[in-house]
Amino acid sequence: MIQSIDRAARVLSSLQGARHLGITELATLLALPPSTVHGIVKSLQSHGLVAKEPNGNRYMLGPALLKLSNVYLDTLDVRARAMRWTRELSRRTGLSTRLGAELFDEVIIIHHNLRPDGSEQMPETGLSIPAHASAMGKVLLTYNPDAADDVLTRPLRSLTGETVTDPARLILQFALVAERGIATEEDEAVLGESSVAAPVVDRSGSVIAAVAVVMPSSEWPPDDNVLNDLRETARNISRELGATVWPPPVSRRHALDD
Amino acid sequence: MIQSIDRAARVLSSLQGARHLGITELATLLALPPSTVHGIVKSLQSHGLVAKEPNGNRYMLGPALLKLSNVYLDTLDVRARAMRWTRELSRRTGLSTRLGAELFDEVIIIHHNLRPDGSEQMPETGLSIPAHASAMGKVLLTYNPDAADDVLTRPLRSLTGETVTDPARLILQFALVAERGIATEEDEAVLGESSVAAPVVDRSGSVIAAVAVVMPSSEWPPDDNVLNDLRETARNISRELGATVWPPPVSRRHALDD
DNA sequence: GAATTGTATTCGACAATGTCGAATATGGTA
DNA sequence: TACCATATTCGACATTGTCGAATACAATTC
Repeated sequence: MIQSIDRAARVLSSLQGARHLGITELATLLALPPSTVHGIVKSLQSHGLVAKEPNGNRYMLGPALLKLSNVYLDTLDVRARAMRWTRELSRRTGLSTRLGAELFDEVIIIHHNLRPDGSEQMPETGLSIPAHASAMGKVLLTYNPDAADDVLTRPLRSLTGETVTDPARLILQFALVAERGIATEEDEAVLGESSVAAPVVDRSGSVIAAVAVVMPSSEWPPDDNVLNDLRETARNISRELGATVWPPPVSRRHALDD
Repeated sequence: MIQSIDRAARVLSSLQGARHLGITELATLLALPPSTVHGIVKSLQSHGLVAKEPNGNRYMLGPALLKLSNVYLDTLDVRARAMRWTRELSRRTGLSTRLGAELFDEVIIIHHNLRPDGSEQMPETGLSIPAHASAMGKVLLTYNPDAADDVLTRPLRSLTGETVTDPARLILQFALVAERGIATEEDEAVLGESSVAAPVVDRSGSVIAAVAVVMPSSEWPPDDNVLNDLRETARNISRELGATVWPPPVSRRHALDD
């Protein structure tokens, strides 16, 4: 791990708060001398990864990130393949759908289809949700025991009263997911919102993403048509990626076995 | 400039091509030894800024970029303020509108309103366009002579037969922009698409963004209502940001004066 | 299935490079 | 105007990143 790159990445992370930060603030946050931070920030700035506030001397994330992120999305194979299927899924179920990928202990939404009823809705692409509080996250963790270990060793943050924060309970849920190929979440990330998710598998048989259907908790539980449509969608995307089996087998040992 | 951070940023840039790259390819591209590149890439990977292809050993941009970029957009003051005005501008003119910021020799679209006619359109947020081929770019360069110098010293790439690639002609256009507070572009970036742009000014009087109206070239030139609506929009956003004068005066000397 | 090639990856010595503290500049506030 | 807080510059030092060689790995060919 290269020290200065690691520090640079930490600077970017620190800049994710709503508030913009000055050199001194960053320095105390990272426990580094201001001159060191200054050098890092200027290097990032010269590539547009960080920008100085128009007036004032605070720093914020830079526009180059938007460009890179756009390329990221455009060249993501899963996403390109999944889009037409999730659109169809949204249409059939009348619900909003998401495609998500793992980002450490979170799931990041890499594609979002609005509910087709034309109501006012926020685009959710780019949002990230703690893995343990999301149906997609539960899917991804179930099929990636390494990631699961990582998440379960740290304390689990509660987002709503319903968030499952007990590792043991989560592990039980993983077992269910492995069995049914489907994960659920009821009000665990956002009150009034629940979701069901299924794994997306690639040629090599690894789970590389998850598809989800999101519904108002008032309509919970989803009826069997929705579950079947979701399953079909996940299977279709996976097939298009070259997967041969669906749902996939769970790779091996789980956190409990240690 | 910190060497390793500079190199890391270059790695990210190189990964912007549609094709994913292996360590060796990156190494030859950057003229560095493979082991060096490997260290950099692994450091970036450990922060999710770069990701290994699911199977295979090529690298691509990572999901952390999407998260950072999302924060970038959400915390951009201009964007938040401009959105409601550009939506209104789209509605009044029946055209698609853009908000753009400078990114070195390009303009990056930080907000996009679709044409309200409900036709099939691509969201453009995140796209970047060479500054010299875009109306927004001409606005930004006109009011940032430093950036203009930078762009004009390098050869200008032609995107369509109509792209202005002669620095002298561009400088003439900048003078016109400075006079009228409005820049135009006819088929210069995309054939069949033309646009008009105006500057967005902040409290300190600097031009920090540009608003544009995009129309099919068949409807060119825009009538006076469109121009007035655009000007009003730019003025309103600027006012909301604390600007006192609009259009702003051009700061000082221009490339020609050297 | 064995061999070969083109990869990625690990390792350790060297010195180039980033780091840090002190000195200086800047800008805002009393 | 003087003061304070913050950003920024500078240079000596030793930590740290760099590089080439050695190794491991994987795919492809015969």
